[in-house]
Amino acid sequence: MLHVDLDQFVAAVEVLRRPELAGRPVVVGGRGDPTERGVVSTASYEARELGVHSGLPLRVAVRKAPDAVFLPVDGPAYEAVSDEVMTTLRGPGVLVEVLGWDEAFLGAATDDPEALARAAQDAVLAATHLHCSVGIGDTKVRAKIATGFGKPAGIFRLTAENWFDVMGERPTIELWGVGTKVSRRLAGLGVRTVAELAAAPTDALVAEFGPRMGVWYHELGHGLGPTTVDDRPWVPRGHSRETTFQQNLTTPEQVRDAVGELARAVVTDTVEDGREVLRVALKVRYAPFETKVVSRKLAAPTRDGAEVERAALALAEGLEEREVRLLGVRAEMVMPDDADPAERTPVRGRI
DNA sequence: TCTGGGGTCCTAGGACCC
DNA sequence: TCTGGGGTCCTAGGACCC
Repeated sequence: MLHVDLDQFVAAVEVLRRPELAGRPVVVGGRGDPTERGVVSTASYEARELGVHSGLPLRVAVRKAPDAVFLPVDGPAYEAVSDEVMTTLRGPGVLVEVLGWDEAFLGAATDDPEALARAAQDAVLAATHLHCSVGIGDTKVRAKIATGFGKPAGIFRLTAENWFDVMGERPTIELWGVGTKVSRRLAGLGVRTVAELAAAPTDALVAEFGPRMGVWYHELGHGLGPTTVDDRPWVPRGHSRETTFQQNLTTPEQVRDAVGELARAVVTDTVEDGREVLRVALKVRYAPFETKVVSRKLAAPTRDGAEVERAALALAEGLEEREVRLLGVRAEMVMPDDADPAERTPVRGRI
């Protein structure tokens, strides 16, 4: 099992189409204007050396890197390059499970995974001029974490054999799926390192995190998890659009107009998928930064955009009369029968 | 310093039914 | 009069990832 991750993907794509930017600090985020509300999507390695990283507010980034080139996020461009990369990775005997623009799992039967990894790197470089790092593992978790040790442009192998040597003394937050909150709650249980997590009794984890997450964290401590690559096309659960306004909205009319526009944009996506909408959610971030989500199931699934828009506007009627920093609309879709993995396996003797 | 946008999945509580 | 236990559906909230 291989995990392939393009190096500084978004920034690398921008440099590809503007070669004069090579070697300069490049920061991609928002609309490319560091005086606006927005955060960094990707920083080039040169910008990272100045302390700029993804998630950093653009206004802070420009202070750290005043001479950096700031560029707007151009999703369609990255998607096109990403498609090329994924097509390149797919080959005879190699399954590809796409994880995002710049990541994929590869599944293959081979005696020499390093050779396969090198072949993948060479093929991607030849086709797109992009560098990638590759993790090799016996589970998805291990392959994914291995990639980090391969960066940039390298290869690393992480399996049951070296898992505890490499990861045992590292903090739990370095695990894929453990963030700040969970690592802090784990610390509250006296669990700080991966080895400690692996040694923690499952019932304590289940008591703290619930039946699924508790068991999963325990397995994560051992580097265990799914071991199969699913190359079937992803079936989206929903689509959403959200906007942080450069100036807070102050009137109900402004809110209604914005919600209508977001709802219509979301429907473009669900219609393009040819799917029915079953639930509509409205997200609001009141000033200064308090976020709420309300949602309503529709009386019946619909493909009618006007109905989705009406549902979103009805949810907006319930908002508080406060200044609004962000609005978002999300449509959740009816899943096709064959999309649910449980439906594919006749667990209960389905005919 | 002031906090994006697009996603997924899990948990928990209340309502309701048997 | 007081009180089971199980199951499902709906909604809100939280955490994480890229």
